[in-house]
Amino acid sequence: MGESRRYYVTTPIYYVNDRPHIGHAYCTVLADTMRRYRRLMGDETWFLTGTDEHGQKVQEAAERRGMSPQAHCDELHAAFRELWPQLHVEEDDFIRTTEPRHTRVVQAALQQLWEAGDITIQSYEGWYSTGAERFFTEKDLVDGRCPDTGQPVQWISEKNYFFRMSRYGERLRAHIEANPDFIRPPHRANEVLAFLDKGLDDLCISRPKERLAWGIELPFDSDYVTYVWFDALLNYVSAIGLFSDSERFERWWPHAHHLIGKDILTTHSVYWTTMLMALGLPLPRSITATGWWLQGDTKMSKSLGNVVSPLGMKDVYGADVLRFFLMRDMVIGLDANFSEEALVRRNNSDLANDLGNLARRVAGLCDRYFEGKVPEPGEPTAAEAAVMATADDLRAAVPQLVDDLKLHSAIEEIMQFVRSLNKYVTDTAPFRLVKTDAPAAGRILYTVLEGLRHAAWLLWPVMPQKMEALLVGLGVPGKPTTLDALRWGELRAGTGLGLGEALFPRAELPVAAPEAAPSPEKAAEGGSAEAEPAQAQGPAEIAFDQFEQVDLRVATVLSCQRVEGSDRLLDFQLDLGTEQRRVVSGLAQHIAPEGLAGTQVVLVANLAPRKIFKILSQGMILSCETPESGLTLLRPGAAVAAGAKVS
RNA sequence: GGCUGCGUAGCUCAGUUGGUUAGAGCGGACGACUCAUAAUCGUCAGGUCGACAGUUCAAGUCUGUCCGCAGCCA
Repeated sequence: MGESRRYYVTTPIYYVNDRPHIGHAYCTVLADTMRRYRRLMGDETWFLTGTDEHGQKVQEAAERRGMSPQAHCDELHAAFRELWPQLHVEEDDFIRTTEPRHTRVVQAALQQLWEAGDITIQSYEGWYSTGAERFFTEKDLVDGRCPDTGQPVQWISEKNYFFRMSRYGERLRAHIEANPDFIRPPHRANEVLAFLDKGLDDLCISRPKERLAWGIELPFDSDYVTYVWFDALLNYVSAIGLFSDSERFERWWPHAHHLIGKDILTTHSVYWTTMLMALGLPLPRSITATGWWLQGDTKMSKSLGNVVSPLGMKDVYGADVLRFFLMRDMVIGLDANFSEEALVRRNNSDLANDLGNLARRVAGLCDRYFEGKVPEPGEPTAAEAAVMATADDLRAAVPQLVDDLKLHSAIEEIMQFVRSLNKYVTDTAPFRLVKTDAPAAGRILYTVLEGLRHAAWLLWPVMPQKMEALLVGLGVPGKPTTLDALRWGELRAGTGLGLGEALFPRAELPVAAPEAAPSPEKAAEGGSAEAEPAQAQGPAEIAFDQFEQVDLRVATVLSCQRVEGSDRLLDFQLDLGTEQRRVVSGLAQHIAPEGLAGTQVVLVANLAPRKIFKILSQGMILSCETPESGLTLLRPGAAVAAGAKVS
């Protein structure tokens, strides 16, 4: 594994009809991070992602919008393409399955298989569900309807083209058994083997145009288009020049690594691999199935309505912080829990306290005692030698952990090193030593600065922008190159430092609003339930000047409507006298939007704005709990001027 | 229903081929320091290693049964 000098990494191509979510973002960030680590390890790398644009759902969605499928795709695929730069992802190529460079390859591949006898015609009949886009047998049906969608089904008898996948089952089994690293993690390989145990069927790879027109036409039968999966999987080879640029293809294909979600394991490890066998192409080096980000009980403010989507965290805490969290808190292959709380904790402990603060710590000393410049390294003592040895070990350990897909461990090792630097500063106390032995203090500060430079290189794949900023602060701007080029002692004495600003500010969780109205059952048992002491005591006492910091205003509702896609949120347009505000509030389950226009509410006017369902909410509307009807809005007793201060 | 995997400190997890007092990070408590982003450094967690029954001189670590969870398949 480690010897490979090239690394071609792919994400799945994402279905244009989907909205980008944290799962897409995770896989793509993972690919970006892996390729950056490979680059550091000296490999030549290529990174492909893209969008999957054919199929029934796209066709239907386009019809609903009264657009051509192509125009629909042109518009929607941008949601993905434009997201990646925001996450500091730098793909080398972005392929769309509607591009000619792809459709040509699909047709050529089909033609080749057709001529080789790997595609046959079979007639097929069964109950077809348009919604589920597939056939069912009689016993699958529930009350004569589609078991997936509940919609009516039709009996269809049709001729279709089938890929003779069954021919390749045993070869695939042999390959998986001979290459334990092929499908990862290992238990996924076992699942595929279990799938193969049942014997492979042939795979239907066509759809009659009368049923589905939006696809790639079969080269040998213009009445049919290609089944989307067969089409989509070929993106991995069409994008690197199969049938058109053999040099480029040969350059990358033998080094291919697919990253996928566990939900599409079979498609990749069975359909795709047997397709490749039939085409006479080598199999990819590895297929890695990642887990899912689970969203458990979000403890977010109920009055805000569980709002910020995981992906939205990039806007609140920054893309690199989100990347760090995603890479550090998920073990590749396992599921993980996503919570804003965990992200903030990770940011504060690892990034702000340990890493960011360390930079600030030494920068302050350098500013004060060494004119803001890198001090002289001096002659290392045993303490410095120990730090250097740790750095050496780390430089060796990280590539191994990356090779084993243990990114979370690699990151943890680097953080251990950062913590050891903090300990080194505490133990050697340069801030005290400087008064009696300035050169010794300089030696210590130099060592920490070098340590920070090493950490910046090693964490760069995870947080490219932040680590480049750290390098700028250390006076050595530029992107890290390879670990071979990372040598202790390259920081030159006298170089000006620029570590003035906090690299990773501490973050605070948004303050949770008071519990929403208790549910009827809860209210009923309220008498017998034991009150928790903390709740009984209520929030801590605050001073008058703290209260004065809250800017409460009366606002007149100009309009109010439900937020599309949310059952909790209302979207208010408010008049504050001097300005208008848009505020999103989680009241929809208690208060109807109709009839609110013209009434007055009380607004926390200086609450930090926050994006909720992509809407920038500028403030919070006050409401109070009532046992009988849930939440009710807080209003002035009589009409007052919009914008009136509440005190 | 069948197969597979998992169930270890409040949380997230490590725990090699069974072997002395079961570990780490975070959170929490206490102490130290004062250069720093109320940060850092040190000490502290007495957890029936899901339950029960076995194998063994010795079991989170092997076997069986059961409970719970997840995944794959039907």
